[in-house]
Amino acid sequence: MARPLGVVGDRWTLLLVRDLLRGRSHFAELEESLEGIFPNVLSGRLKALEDSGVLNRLVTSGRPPGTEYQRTDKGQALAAVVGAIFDWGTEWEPKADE
Amino acid sequence: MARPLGVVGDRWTLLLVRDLLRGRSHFAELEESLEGIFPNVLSGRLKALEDSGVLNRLVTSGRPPGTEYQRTDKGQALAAVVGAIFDWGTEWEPKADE
DNA sequence: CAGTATCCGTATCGATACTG
DNA sequence: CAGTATCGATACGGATACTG
Repeated sequence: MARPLGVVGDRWTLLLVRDLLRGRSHFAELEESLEGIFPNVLSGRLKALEDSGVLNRLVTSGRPPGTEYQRTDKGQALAAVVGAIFDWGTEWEPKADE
Repeated sequence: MARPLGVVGDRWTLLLVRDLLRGRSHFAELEESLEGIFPNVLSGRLKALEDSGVLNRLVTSGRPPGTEYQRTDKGQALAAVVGAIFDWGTEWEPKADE
């Protein structure tokens, strides 16, 4: 309770948004990109972001078939903020870059 | 482990930095401002922020005596980022404003 | 490929009491 | 006023197994 910013602040979420920004759109891509995340956790994060309107999940029936996650306008705005956070991190937190 | 951005992301921390930004500098002020936080938790957050160089703690021997927390340059930079987060929140998260 | 189900361990928070 | 000490509760993440 009293979670200041809803979904933002959960572990992995910021990294996730940032990876989405970088063009990763498939479950497996994200899973690989976020080293150490487990599928159940990733699934939960994606769902939470979807529920809060940050991204859309769309199932493609193309070739190859699959699932894609794409940012909404809200997600786009968030990505900008996330960028600022990471910039701060890399500038001021020598160790905790990535 | 693998906590993306160190101290940023812990509960209360963002609100705390923002309140510091707004001029709150005393323990009791912050405790009152962050409704629902408990002194032990606040103490821990302040210590973590101090350790990571976001703020300085200085004990004043003036009249009245007391303790003050003031942001460092790093904290100043963080405050700007935090501002962006909250702006995003108020713009895109109707419910979860403050 | 893209997830869901389940269980467990612990980090973190909440709450109260107490102190220099 | 500005904290520290302590302890219990639980939410969350980690890990593994399994499925449409």
